Amino acid sequence: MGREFLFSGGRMFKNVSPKVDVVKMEEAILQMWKEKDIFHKSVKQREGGPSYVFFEGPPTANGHPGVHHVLARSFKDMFPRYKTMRGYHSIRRGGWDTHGLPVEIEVEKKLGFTNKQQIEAYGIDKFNALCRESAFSYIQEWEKMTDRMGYWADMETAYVTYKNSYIESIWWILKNFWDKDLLYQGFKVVPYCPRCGTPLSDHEVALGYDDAEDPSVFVRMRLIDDPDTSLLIWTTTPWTLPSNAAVAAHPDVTYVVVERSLEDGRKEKLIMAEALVAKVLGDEPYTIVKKMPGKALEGMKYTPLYNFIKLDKPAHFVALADYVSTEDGTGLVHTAPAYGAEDMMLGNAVGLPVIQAVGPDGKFLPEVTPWAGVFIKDADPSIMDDLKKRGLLFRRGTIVHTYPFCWRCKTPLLYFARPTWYIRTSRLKDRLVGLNDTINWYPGHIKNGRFGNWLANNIDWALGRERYWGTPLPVWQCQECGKQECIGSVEELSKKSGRDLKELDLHRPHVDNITYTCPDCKGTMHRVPELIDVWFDSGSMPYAQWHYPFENQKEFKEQFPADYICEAVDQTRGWFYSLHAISTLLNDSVCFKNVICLGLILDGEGQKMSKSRGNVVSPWDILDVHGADAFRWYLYTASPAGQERRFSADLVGEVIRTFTLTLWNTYSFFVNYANLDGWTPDKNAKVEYSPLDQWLRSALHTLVRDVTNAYENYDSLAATRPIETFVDQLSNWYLRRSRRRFWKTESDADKQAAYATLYEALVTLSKLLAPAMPFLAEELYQNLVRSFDPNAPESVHLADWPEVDLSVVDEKLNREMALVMKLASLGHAARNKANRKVRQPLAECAFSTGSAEEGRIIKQYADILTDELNVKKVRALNAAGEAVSYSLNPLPKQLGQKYGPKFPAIRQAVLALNPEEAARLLLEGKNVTVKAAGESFELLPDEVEVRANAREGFAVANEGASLAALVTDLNEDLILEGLAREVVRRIQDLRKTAGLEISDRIQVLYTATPKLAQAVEAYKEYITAETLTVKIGSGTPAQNMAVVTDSFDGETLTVGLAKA
RNA sequence: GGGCCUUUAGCUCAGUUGGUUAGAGCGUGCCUCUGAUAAGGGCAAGGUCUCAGGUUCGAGCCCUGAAAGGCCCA
Repeated sequence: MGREFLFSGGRMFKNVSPKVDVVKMEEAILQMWKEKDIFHKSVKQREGGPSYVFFEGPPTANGHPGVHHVLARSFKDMFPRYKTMRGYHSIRRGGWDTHGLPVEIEVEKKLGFTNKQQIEAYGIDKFNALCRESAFSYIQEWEKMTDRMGYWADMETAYVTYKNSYIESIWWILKNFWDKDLLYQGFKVVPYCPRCGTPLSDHEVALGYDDAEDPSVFVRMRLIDDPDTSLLIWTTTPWTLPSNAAVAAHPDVTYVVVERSLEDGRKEKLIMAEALVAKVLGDEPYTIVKKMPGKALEGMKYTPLYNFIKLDKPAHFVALADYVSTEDGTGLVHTAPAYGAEDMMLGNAVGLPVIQAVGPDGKFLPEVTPWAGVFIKDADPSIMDDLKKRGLLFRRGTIVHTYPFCWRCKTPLLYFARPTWYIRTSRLKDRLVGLNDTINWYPGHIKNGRFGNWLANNIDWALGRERYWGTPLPVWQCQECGKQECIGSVEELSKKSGRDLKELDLHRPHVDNITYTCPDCKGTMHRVPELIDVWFDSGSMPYAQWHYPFENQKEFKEQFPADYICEAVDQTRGWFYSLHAISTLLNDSVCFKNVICLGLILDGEGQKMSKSRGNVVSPWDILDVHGADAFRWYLYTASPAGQERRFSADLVGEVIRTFTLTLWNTYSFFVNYANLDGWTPDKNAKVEYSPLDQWLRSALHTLVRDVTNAYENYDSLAATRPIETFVDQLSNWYLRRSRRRFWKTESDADKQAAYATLYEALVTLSKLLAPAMPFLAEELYQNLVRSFDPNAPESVHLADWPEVDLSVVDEKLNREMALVMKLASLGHAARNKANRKVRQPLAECAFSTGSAEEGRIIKQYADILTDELNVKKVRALNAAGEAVSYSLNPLPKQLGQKYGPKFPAIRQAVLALNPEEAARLLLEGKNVTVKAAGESFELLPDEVEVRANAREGFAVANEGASLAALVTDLNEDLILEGLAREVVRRIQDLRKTAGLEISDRIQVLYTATPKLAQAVEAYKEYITAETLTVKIGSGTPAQNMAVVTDSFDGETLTVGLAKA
């Protein structure tokens, strides 16, 4: 062997070190993309192609980006990149969410404000100016992260929700709803944050549930007609008791009057649900004096606990309600219509007064003299004390339950009756559900599960927000007659007001200053005070990002609806809903056709990562160490997209070790040898592929087929994991088995085929990897393709997706090679058991595979197996043989499906056969017949597996039906050859440690024990060829030589070498 | 309280239309290969597939119920 290195005078690949600094490599690629403007080229190049529409769910840049943002952006990125390579035109406009309470809160914090009055005193104008700045306070970090991770979105044209054009489009949408009577003002009990001074939307409330310890009090409501008898009610909000208007009972529940003793010995009677008596009274003695259905309680009057507020309607009696439960409490429910949604419903039904004892600031009104100005929660103990003093408190305690808190400021929410604005989504509930049926959800269960259920139970969208920094609700109302008008454009407002408002900032307080004369009564029209829910902002982006319909009508039509959107599952009721609701109400259309709903990233403890918990991992901890590709790859391959995942930085590092480096080293190997050989890609070369090449190409095109299908199905796992498997096989089987083909001297057809095959695999891989690992893909492509073909697209991201060549996909070949790999693995296992290192040649290895085909396969792949296992010969285990006995394994899959309940009997019958005889028939491809349960069954060879068991004298390893049996006897020749290989190994090692180039020629001097010397002599040609030795001699190594002494197999070798 | 999801080795996760001996990677211990490799190969230890019923010739997988965890909604 040995080789001549041919150096072509022509072009070469850039040499590649087997070591790679991925971070440095990625940064160089980023630079290249920027210089050549590759992203924009990739979009522009596909103009005229079918469009692939992606919508960006806008983040707010007023906080640091976290790993969960990298997760979302990784998945947002991969499909548009793929589609672009498939020829689609995919502009991806970025976007920024800029309005809303989170921004206001940050500014308030900065200013040290704690309530709305301070903001108004400071000036809404100045406050909003600070909000505008704050919304982008981390914009640079966001842009840096976006850029660094390789998320391609058009940030220069990114939409910004605070721009006038954006707001005007929202106004137009709202006017459209207004005209359809879908926008209305109503009164409703809403979750309300007394600190922020605003109602919260349902999705906001959802963000703030937490365990809370609250009072748990049982209170007596004395009956007017019988003061010794009390209705016993239960509440966790004593502060609502001054607003009590009624007690609710379930009409069909059985109630009882219970007599019990008081501490002072007097008796009292309490009314409560029968089912709860034991729970409430526990062990204490009591007598049930009367039973009645809830209906019988209706209208009973009781003495109000408090009389602070004047009543405009009759109150303080028992009313009937179906929602009353006997789960907890007493079965009699304290009802305060102002502070509970159900209470309000009941109040409307039976005409109760809405008793408001508390102001919007969460403090008691002046009328409530004992607690005037006290925050409600702070008043709880004092209220309980007061009730106790008056003998009305039956029991007090505490309860831990989940209660909603303001998601930003952690203040406990009140349920509070307030006027507010709604979108009448419930009217189109059926359309919301129907259109959702046509959306592809990934994972699928969201569609009819979380999202579908939410739509099916749709309630009107509470739109109004009594805040400052947001899109103003464009409704003007006459101060005199109450007439309301909705304004749908700046032009319309200009006309009404008689002023040119083109330059008007559409935020508060400026829009608030625009008034005009009421068309009906000549009073003055003022804008109502509310802003709108920020979710409406982001849900309007399909229209507002284009300033539709005022501009860009064509662009809008081309870019609606989206083919693809992606956010985490917490957006189900957020952005996913707001997009869907708006487009349903506005256009009767879906807004997105495919949606990936990502699982949340959890921390190591399985807790959600959130800023408030302080367990957010900074993306820079990963990006700076392992780079973007590994980060992305980990996110794609770790678990299905929709599944929540525990995040660990270590696992990202593993990607580098097991995937990136494996591929990189294969690439580096290829480049270095191709350069030494002067091999260059030649599309027109006729290639004679070896069976190993054919297998690799079959596996490669199988991979192209599968990965393509996966991308078409939005299956990120299936688009990436098979690439890992392929790269592993490429490196650890194809390349390992082909090394000699690259190393050998002759530049024959076989070597050409090896280069062509490996080259095809690497180039194809670079394209398959491009959407997922955009940097590494680019690096490979630039060197492998661009170095030689100046006409090729200048980036892999401008290239076309690889076309699968089904003609080279050979499933049979794939299966056969899988078997060969398994046999090789078993051969290694057998060697291991026999303690025969691979360097020691052995005479023979025999295999059994349990099928009739085995002989052919072993023969066909004999060269691979002999070489891999370092044996002189391989063969199939002989059925008649000295070496084996057989057992039979009736295959349940085949036989069970075919014979159903008869299978156990057949199985028994097969096991009762003479195994040697049956095995012989089956291995010859013949049927065997068994009798079971009085019937005769003809069993086919592939219905019964034949398992070989080796007898004495072999080193054996087996798995399932496959078996490798190794002849371990050594003769003198084998021993000498083994020793020679040890010598080669020592010299190669020494070459490496001495820092020689692969192609350097050397001279060698050695001393060895006699047997070793004999081996060196016998295998001199082999040794010198392997090690590129031009001169070898026996003797003590010279001064200038690198030297090593080593002992093995009872022999000792000292060898020295120097460059020849 | 309701909805959705999850539960498989110490950790992170696979597990095809149900098929009888449940896998991978990481980690641990031992052995081994190598002029591409930060790697590779082999062996070993490590499992009541959360639990209880049911359907079936056969259940990690299907059905019912329960438990724990997560998310969403009340």
